[in-house]
Amino acid sequence: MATDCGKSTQLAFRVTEQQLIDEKSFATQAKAMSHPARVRILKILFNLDELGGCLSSDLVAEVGLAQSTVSEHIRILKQAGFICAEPNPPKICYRINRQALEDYKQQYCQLF
Amino acid sequence: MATDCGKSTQLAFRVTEQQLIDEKSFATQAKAMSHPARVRILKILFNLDELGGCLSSDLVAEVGLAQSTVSEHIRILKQAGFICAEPNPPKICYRINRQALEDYKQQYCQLF
DNA sequence: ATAGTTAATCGTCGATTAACGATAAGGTTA
DNA sequence: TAACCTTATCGTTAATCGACGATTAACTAT
Repeated sequence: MATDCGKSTQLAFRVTEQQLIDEKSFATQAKAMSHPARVRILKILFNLDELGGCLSSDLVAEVGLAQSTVSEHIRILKQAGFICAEPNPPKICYRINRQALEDYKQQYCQLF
Repeated sequence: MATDCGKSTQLAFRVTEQQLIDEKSFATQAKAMSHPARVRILKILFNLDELGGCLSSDLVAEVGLAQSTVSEHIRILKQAGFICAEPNPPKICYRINRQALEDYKQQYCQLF
């Protein structure tokens, strides 16, 4: 059935400015996770969390894309806050940010 | 610290074919939610679930984009399984698919 | 100081996305 | 049948994305 379809009052559509901000924020986070290579990277770093993360070169070997491409994916994930970089010159150790993963879930649960 | 960084064994990177499929599937779902207008649409339909969904024209009015643009966003959400269309000629009633929303959360929890 | 290693940045390219107006398709109702 | 309403599709345009190789930058170690 869907007999009432279209009878929805304007009231049902009312939305606060904060709500729109939250939705946009969520969309941005979702976008960071919207590529298989990035999900792969997140998963690897998630698994390696206790082992202290890993290097970009390890990720490059694993995902099978060019170094520059992986670097770009890393940049996107970093910007979204899902991973962080610990300088360990001349290397850089990438690690998962479990809190950000948790926050994403919270955002989702709050929306739906 | 990050002293162990780089010492990760190959073992830690081992991944099954199914795992890759799941990650790709999750990325695809995330992509469907990676646009503010689409999140907005999902939220509206989520709120209207008990009221029996709403029409495309209602969504057009709400998100403030052209009818054809909203139609495309609807198509993407439909394809991802997050919403469904109930023909109610000549209108079409769009509704949220709560199960798909739940499944997405499960996918996420399974990954991280 | 020089050579080597690691990661970021640059420039380019093709593909995809997002947006729009215009048009077509499907189905009611007069 | 004809006019109408609702939604999908088409065609176009500008912008963004994803990938790559080449180069640069930062730092170590010889």
